[in-house]
Amino acid sequence: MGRPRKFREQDVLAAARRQFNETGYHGTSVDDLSRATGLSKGSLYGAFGDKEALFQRIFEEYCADSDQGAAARLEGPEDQALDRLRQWLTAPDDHTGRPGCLLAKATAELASENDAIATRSLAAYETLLDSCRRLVEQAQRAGHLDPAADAEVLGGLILTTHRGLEALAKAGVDAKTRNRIADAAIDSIALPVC
Amino acid sequence: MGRPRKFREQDVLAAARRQFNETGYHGTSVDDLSRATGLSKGSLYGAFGDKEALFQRIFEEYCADSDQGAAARLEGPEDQALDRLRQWLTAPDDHTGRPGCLLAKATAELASENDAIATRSLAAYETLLDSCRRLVEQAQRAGHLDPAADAEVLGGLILTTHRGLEALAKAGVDAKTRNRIADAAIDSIALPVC
DNA sequence: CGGGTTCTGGACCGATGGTTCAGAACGGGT
DNA sequence: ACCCGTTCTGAACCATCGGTCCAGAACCCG
Repeated sequence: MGRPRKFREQDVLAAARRQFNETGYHGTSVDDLSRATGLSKGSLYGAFGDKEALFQRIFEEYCADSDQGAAARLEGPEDQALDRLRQWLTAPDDHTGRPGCLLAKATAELASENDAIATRSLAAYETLLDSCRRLVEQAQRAGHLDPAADAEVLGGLILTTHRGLEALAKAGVDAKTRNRIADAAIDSIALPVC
Repeated sequence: MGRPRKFREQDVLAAARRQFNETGYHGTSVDDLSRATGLSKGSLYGAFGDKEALFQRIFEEYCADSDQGAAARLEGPEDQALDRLRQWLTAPDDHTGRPGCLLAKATAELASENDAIATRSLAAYETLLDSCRRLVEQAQRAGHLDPAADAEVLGGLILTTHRGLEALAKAGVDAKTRNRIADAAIDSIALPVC
């Protein structure tokens, strides 16, 4: 009954996510979203509510992807744990759930004015940090890490390194340089220097 | 001759910098700036041109502060080089030239839409990275660092750690936790584990 | 084929954005 | 004392913002 939708919600959300990720929340007008998604403003409002609700939904899915992505890396052979994490953190940015882009951007831009975003963002980071910590523990058990090292701190290092790389990417630093930094940084954790 | 200014340019720039740093570029209206600086909108335009010109000027000074701040840490006893860097990177945020806040924020928010900002931001990061590298070299000479370590990568680690901490601060992570992470991260660089 | 439902795109609204400008305020020079 | 140049101020301006609404086309089901 009734006229069926001409668009897939998933596609629209993906397009809107891309737009938000590129131009930020304040930098993206509803007209931009309309252009990016191919939907008229009326349809957007009918399907998702207002701009903030749309962003909240996208952000929530983004965080969920981050949570799940980190958890997924915990499964599998323990001695390859850090390799999996490394691959995830340095993968090309295809906007399919890798943490850092929208998460970092939204946090910086909106945390001071939107409590819901700030809370969710902090939770996502804690989950990510926790996964990093457990991955490092796995690596320790597999003998790939100095047992004396503080796992949480190392997890934080991976996380913050990744976030810095994200920012460097935005600043125009080329992928080769970023990968070299990432490789060396993570290797220095997985394989103690001395 | 002519009516004298009722404000000091320096004070206005500092207030505007604080405002931009807090609410971002798009998130800050000219009314906000007027309120924060105490100047009427007309005076702001008369003194600094439009909003973008004002931001560009503030950003340029911010980057210059960053450049100079990093360079300043290169002077002094070599065996305290990393201590000086650490103190600078972890100092409380008083908006007096410490890099990371406006630099990171502006890069994330504007790099994709403003070439001038992107270019200047990248240059500031390169300078900062270079200073970090030279600081690490100093520490190496003073015997405080594993000679086999890659200086640039370690500098990048410090930088990216700092930027991550900045983001964590915005996300609401308390200062004690951040300092603990920073201390351990930088100690792990300055003092090889084994 | 017709009735009920949903989608669609454009018109519309009040609010707010950045920007401009005419005139008042003021100090120094003559 | 008077003018001149500069600065300050606040109102006015117009484009655009986010948000709402509606008339009609599109579609499914009976």
